[in-house]
Amino acid sequence: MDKLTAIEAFAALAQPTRLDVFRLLVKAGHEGLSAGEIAKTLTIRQNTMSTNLAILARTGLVTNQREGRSIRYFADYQGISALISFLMEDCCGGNLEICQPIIDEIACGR
Amino acid sequence: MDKLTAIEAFAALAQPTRLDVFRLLVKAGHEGLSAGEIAKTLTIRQNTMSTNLAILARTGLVTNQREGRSIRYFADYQGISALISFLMEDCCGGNLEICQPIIDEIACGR
DNA sequence: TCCATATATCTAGATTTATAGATATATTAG
DNA sequence: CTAATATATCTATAAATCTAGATATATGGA
Repeated sequence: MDKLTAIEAFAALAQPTRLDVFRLLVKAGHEGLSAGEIAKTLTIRQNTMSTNLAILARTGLVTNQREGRSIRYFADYQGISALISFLMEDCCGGNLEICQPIIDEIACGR
Repeated sequence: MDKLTAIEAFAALAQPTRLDVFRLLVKAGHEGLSAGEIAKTLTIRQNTMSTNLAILARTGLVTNQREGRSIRYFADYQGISALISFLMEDCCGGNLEICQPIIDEIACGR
């Protein structure tokens, strides 16, 4: 991951609607949600949502796939993984105990 | 973590200087770095860096501590952990295999 | 082909953010 | 107290971003 990509991804997440969308898609998992379902769920106008979905997709945080008239969106787990990995690069450097709490946090309580 | 805090944290990271600072502090670990050392390392003017450090501190991504005339800054591992945790909330929900790759990524190759 | 549905793009005004010059505050030394 | 060092705050201009109205494109059905 390069720095510019990371900045665009963080900027994408730094906006209420897009943050909601991403978290919604994380919860939706492999099923994903159509653009229309997302807009309806979050009560955002169609064109505004479309713009925001495009921004998320451009950064690699979500993917999409056409299904007939609809377009289904999915959280891109690989994308978010690469972003977090970039951010925390060399966190451990011999000190695993520093980032262990972070790992635990993400490990869904397990 | 509430949504507004998360948005401010992502916005803080969505800027070249601040992203550099945070990654630098992650690498610096518990030793941290003084504001001056950070500005010098990244070749950013003093007042601009001060503004950006304040933004990072306000969001809970970094902490600081005065040491004589200097102020030493540290990455706040608990803060970033809470942010990532908020972002990935309910990712697992019965499907650990979805977020396992993310956990692995952050686990510093171990 | 014609229409309805689903999503995307173009556009402009309003708001937010970034940078750096000037200056202020805090700490230490003499 | 005065000077030097380290960092923070105030400020204004420039640049980027957000939203939503209008409109365009894509797909499926009759």
